[in-house]
Amino acid sequence: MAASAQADLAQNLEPPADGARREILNAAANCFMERGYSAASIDEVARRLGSTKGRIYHHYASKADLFADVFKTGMDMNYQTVLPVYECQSDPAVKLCRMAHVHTRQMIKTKPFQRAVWEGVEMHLRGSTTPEQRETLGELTDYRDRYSDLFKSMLDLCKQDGALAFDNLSIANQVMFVALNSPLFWYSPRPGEDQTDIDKIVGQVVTFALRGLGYQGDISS
Amino acid sequence: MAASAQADLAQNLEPPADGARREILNAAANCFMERGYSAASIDEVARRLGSTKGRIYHHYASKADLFADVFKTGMDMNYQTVLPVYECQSDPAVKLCRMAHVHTRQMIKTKPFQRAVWEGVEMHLRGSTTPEQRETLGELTDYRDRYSDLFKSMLDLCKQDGALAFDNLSIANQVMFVALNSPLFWYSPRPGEDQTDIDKIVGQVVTFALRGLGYQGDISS
DNA sequence: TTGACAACATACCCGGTAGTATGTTCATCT
DNA sequence: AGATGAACATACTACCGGGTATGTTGTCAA
Repeated sequence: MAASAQADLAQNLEPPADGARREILNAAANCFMERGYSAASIDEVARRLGSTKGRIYHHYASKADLFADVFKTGMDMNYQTVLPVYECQSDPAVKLCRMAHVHTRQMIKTKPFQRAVWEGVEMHLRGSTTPEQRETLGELTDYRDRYSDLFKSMLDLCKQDGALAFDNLSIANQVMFVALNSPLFWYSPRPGEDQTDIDKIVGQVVTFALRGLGYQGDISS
Repeated sequence: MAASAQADLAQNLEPPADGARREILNAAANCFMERGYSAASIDEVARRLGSTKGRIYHHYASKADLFADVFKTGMDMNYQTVLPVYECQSDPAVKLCRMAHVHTRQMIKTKPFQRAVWEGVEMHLRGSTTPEQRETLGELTDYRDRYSDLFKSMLDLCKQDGALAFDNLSIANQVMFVALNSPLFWYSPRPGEDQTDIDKIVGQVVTFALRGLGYQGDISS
């Protein structure tokens, strides 16, 4: 039920990005990743598309709106990947393990969007925006906080049944997320890299995170 | 010897910040933390000091130079804290544990400067600056990379004697650092907080990181 | 055929910010 | 006392980038 509520919020804004917007979104996500929100310019996004500002401002009211759509798109992809795992019933530790795997793989595969999510959360924490943008960012960070709660609730369950051992739940969740998200900061695709290589990286990251939480069992996909 | 080489590089630029610069540095570090490099303005730093641009541009040639000094100051503080632990001879695992503790505590205590270090590394990775700034940033990231190597070499030793268990050394080091640095992103000082509270947080973070690396022993200060 | 509208491109405005050029004050040295 | 320069403040310029106003082109419905 928590899950369906989140799924609702995921859809109740603009229509899902059609073909035209999707192309803009990709370009914007890459620009935001490469320069950061404030350093990235709309003209640069346009150049990447081989077009001009006009195209972007025809679809988005402002730079902040464009960024918000990148953010939301990134989170939508996360929910779509993790929710199925979250909803299937099995041992909490196994579920957490799988969630961590698909989440981390998602960080690598959709890195530009996830970087925007990261920066968006930071922007909201700093709180340096106009009131209206602040509200939009607030909704989006709520959206991301509830995503985080999916993991947090699993951590709690696992701690209760003794599969995990940590002190403070919130801190554990925070540190775990930073660890799982860490490829955002040091991973960049190698030339001849295939799915197997990525899965090995994901495996190491997830192993680190789950061990960090006090997990003793073995860590499979 | 690696250590002394690093200490050298730490001193061979401008004279260490005197009183006047130190005040500017603190203000700048806080501004960069709250807004990020490109969104922070020199005028804002000046307002925080209760003065004007003139003061800042009298001591620094450019915004990039000011940022570089914040970066370097942050790293200097790190070396000063961690090097003594690194140089004392004791069991690698114990040494790593202590290094992790003092490092993480440093992240919390000098957060504004460490955020600048973090953003500086990211700016260098993105590579979006002028050639000369790029060189300056390059030296600084080298400085920070050698700091990272202090830990990396310890990880390697610990793995050899079986105290730690992980697959890829570089990845392990990266994920460990992100975990240890994670307070930069979720910690903010509580009103009535004292040293003991901070140490508890540090303890949890370090425990997570060392367990993540496969450490089985107990983790003391 | 034509009117209307979507999907852009072009040209422009304007606020903010990095950087500069020029005062002004005060201390120190001779 | 007068000169000199450090340590700022003030006033200004130049430019970049977000946003807008207006043109242009193709498509589709009536």
